Amino acid sequence: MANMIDVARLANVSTATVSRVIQNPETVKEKTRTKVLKAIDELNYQPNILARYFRRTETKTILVMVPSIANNVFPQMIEGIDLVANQSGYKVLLGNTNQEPDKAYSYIEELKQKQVDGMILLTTRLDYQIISELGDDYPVVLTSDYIEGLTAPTVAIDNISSARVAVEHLLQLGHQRVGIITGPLDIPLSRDRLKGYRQALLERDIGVESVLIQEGSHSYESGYNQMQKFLALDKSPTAIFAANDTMAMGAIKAVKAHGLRVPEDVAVVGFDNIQFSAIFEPALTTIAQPFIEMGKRSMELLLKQIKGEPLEKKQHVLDTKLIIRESCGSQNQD
Amino acid sequence: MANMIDVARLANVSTATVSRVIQNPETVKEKTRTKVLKAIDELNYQPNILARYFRRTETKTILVMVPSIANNVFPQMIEGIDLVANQSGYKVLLGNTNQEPDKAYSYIEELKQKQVDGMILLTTRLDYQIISELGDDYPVVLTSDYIEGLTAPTVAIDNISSARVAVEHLLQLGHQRVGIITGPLDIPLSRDRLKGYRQALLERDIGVESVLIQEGSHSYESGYNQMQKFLALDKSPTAIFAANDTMAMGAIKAVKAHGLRVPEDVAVVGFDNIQFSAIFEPALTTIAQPFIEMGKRSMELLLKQIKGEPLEKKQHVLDTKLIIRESCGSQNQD
DNA sequence: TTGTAAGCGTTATCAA
DNA sequence: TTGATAACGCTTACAA
Repeated sequence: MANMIDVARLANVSTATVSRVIQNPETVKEKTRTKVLKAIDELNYQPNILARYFRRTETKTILVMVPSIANNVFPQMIEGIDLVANQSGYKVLLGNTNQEPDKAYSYIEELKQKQVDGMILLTTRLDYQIISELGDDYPVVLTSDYIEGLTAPTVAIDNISSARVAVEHLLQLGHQRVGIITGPLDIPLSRDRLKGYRQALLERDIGVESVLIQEGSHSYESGYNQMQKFLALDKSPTAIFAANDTMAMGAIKAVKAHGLRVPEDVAVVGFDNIQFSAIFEPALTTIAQPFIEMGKRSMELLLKQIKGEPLEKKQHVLDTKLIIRESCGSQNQD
Repeated sequence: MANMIDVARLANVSTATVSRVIQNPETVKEKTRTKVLKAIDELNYQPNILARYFRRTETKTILVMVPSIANNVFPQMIEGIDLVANQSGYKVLLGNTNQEPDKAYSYIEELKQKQVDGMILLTTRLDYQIISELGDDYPVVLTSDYIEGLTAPTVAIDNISSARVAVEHLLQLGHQRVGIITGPLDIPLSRDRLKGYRQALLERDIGVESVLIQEGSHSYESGYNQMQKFLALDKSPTAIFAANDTMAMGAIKAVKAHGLRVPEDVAVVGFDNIQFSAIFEPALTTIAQPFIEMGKRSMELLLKQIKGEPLEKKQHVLDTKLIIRESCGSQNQD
């Protein structure tokens, strides 16, 4: 494989000029430029990217840290990230943690060692202190968790108000006894959705009963199991807010298994609007997250950091939308 | 950041020795080794990976080319790939093509320029000639498409016999009029599944009627639409083989929309066993693909190529399994 | 067992 | 506008 020296020799110029033709063609005289380009063409020369990366200490690569790739929501965000990354000449490295903190730390090392130019964290159980410090020294964006007081840039939805909207929808339909199946309460996102639930009830002077709050794990099975607990209650809830669609589906299955109907006997509202929620029967009424947009925005923010541009805004909150389908019934809301 | 020279100076050795301590600790005397390690520790030294990659012309990175990341099956394969890659110290770069051939070619360039050590193609519409030639010069694995006569290593399932098993299942249940909704027929995988369908019918001396063959696009909507065509037939089929689960769900939806029941009026068997197929109602009877295993095997094959080890076998065919659930009814098969 | 020193191919500074 | 040349930090013959 020909290198820059070969090209320089053939074109009768210095390597500096060849380099210029490649990087800043406008800084070299037309005549020499064509001469060099001809030599490049003739030798079928391609710059050694590894040498360039080494010399420039940049890799044009960013890392996306994700708890699990085989999950409905992350691939969509990654799609958005990938879109913007590609447009800007960046490559996307996959950082699957499988929930193992050690893995997360090893990816952080890659960032510190400049193996990647920046990092996007799609949700995390890392210590916020660590993320904040990391964000002080390196380009980092935290997506999907909004964390009070975090100095690193974040892209998220307003989980509290989105959850409130979901529960208000149930209340508006006349439900008085509304249960919630939360996500794992050690992540802030789950606590926020629970907060929104509380707010919606309190706004209507409905007491919050602890028997109506069950913690799930975001899995289908946990939705099923927690719903069974609700159904075993003397006064079981007539409506359920499940903190994600997968649990909502599990809950609905449990309702059906109990010989009841959704939405007639129990209304269920979900969260996420995963692709399957429209196919499921009854089609899920749910809160739609703009996954692709979140991915795009995150990458845009990261790029600004990499380029050293100032961020006018650090915390980005994107809009969610209540999608009314079948699982809560309806009364022609607009 | 301290570099190797700093360490060498502090430990009073040459950089060569420092390098040895890092690469082949056993080749340096215990006493010097500890001396060097102490200096490394003291300076908090970390090797410059970029310099190493450049020097060694390897990146410890492989690229996974995928038509779309936001799809049910690819993330699972990627998970398998990632698993093995990580164990071996390799990183996984995402190569989303979005079906654009130009993108595919740009990823191929990355491979040729040694920006990655190898590449796994998860399905492809590239010319087989190109893949074969690529495979001659670089570490490449083609996953999920089995292509007759291809010289590059492949990991796939036997689409023909798997499809045959699916259709045989329907025939065994007594169906005589079986329709198929195929995938896009410009990809070999779809043609193979159609072949399997044909074989199953012919084996039982059932004629293949062209009205019973409809081409879908692997999407839910196409499943729905093609099923509607079947239902409009004078003699509509009593059983359907859908070439993937998503289309099977669309088909079932169409059957229901037509006022008929699944499996009582129309039986439907799918293909893939995506996560959602167990949740869907009726739960899908389908052919399970070992996605994670395919990913793992692909990465193992790629690693062998990268290390220059000979491949005892080039074409790997993994087992599929008929999963009997509800969408075809059943009679207690074992 | 360790040291010397020559690369690897590019970029960037400085001078012409 | 171009050229000479010194880095960048590591690996690896080869020599000692």
